[in-house]
Amino acid sequence: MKPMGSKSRTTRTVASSRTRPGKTSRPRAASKKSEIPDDRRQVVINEAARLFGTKGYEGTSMRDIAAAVKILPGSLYHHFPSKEDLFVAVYAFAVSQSLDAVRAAIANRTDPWTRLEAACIAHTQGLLDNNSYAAVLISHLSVSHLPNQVVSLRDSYESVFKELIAELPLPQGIDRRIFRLGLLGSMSWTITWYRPGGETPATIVRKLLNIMRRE
Amino acid sequence: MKPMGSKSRTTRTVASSRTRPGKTSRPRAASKKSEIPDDRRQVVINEAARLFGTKGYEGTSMRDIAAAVKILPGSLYHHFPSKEDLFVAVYAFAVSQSLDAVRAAIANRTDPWTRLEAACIAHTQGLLDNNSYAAVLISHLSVSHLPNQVVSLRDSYESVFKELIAELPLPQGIDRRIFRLGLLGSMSWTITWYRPGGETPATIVRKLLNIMRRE
DNA sequence: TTTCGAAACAAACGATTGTTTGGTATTGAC
DNA sequence: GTCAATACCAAACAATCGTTTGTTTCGAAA
Repeated sequence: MKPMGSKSRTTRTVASSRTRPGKTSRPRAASKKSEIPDDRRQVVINEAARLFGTKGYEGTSMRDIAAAVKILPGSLYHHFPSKEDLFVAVYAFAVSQSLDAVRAAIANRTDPWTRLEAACIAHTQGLLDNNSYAAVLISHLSVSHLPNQVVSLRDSYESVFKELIAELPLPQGIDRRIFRLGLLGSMSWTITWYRPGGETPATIVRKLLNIMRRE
Repeated sequence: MKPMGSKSRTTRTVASSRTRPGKTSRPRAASKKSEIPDDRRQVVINEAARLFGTKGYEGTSMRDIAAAVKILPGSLYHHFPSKEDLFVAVYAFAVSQSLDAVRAAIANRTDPWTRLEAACIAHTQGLLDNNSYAAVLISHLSVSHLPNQVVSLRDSYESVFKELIAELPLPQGIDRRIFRLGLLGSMSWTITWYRPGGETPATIVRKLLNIMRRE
């Protein structure tokens, strides 16, 4: 119903923990794995990312998220002033994580096609990995009702691919913008047909790039 | 919330106008344009298609659809037993319309690449045309919670592209399945970045195919 | 030991969701 | 003129939505 792009911004009552001074208050030992799911706020973002990515924004209720974090629905508003703000936080986190993964993948590589392939594999693996943050990056099909904040975050992420494609030795007559958008679309769309048993994300990406590659 | 794939199917009370004997009852002159928006049921499908395609399934309420058709919400249940059934009807209509458009586009053409280009242009024009049925075809990103009926409809539509791509003289080492899925993904994704002022759908598709074309 | 603030619970708010029920015009067929 | 069917209105249903309010818990700083 509510398109989320609406510039509502009513008083925003409690404002909540917008200032994060460092590591004060309840330290919360890192849970099971090696990573740092410190901080309850980050736990909320992780679970919300999984749910938004799986069921979409409208299809995910605040109660779903609260249940996943094992707190009551109202308690979410201690961390985020609204569902839309929570989504923006989730999206920003997903962008930063994906950026890190892509940048790590292309480091130490020099060949333009190799760099692009590494970046695409990292990108697609993030998209197709379940319990991953990255699926929210493509959870909205219609940009029109998206917060501006999210649109610029997406643009900053895609600019990495813009640079990688600019380095490619492509023949004349190839539109690099369409090349980028087509490639990103192909990868995003894998989420609709990918099945864990079959081809790996890396194999899929290599075959896709093999189709678009020119020498 | 409700993933729509749930096999609920409770008694389905009134069953409603499932039998359509032909053209009995209230003839309803074709409204303004030349086409045939005869039949109130079809008007509901048209408006629902536009709304589902624009705001998604979860983002569109039965009240939205009813308001667009200018009837009360409850009256929709005279035509369709549930929101999900309405969506299936909309999807089926979109598939049949798109199939017609694509088949008409490739008729009279023999060159494999020309046939594929014509089909892709027709497909993408349907997707990007506002007030069009076709956007619902890609309104769901997660196949997992989709009615089986819809999945098989989609498969039947995509099989046309399967045949067109099978005719292409592609070099060895090109995976035709990935070729198809990548191409369809590129085209579907245009809906996220297409802007009416810029390049036409036909231009976009030609540039896309120029990238993937081999001789 | 007291104080304080972050984090949560408990319970509800009004609005909106898909849907149901029962009544009412209008129509073409008999 | 009667009849049945179609298409709709009017009004409500329980469930769920995002959100608010007031209170409680509890660790850390003072």
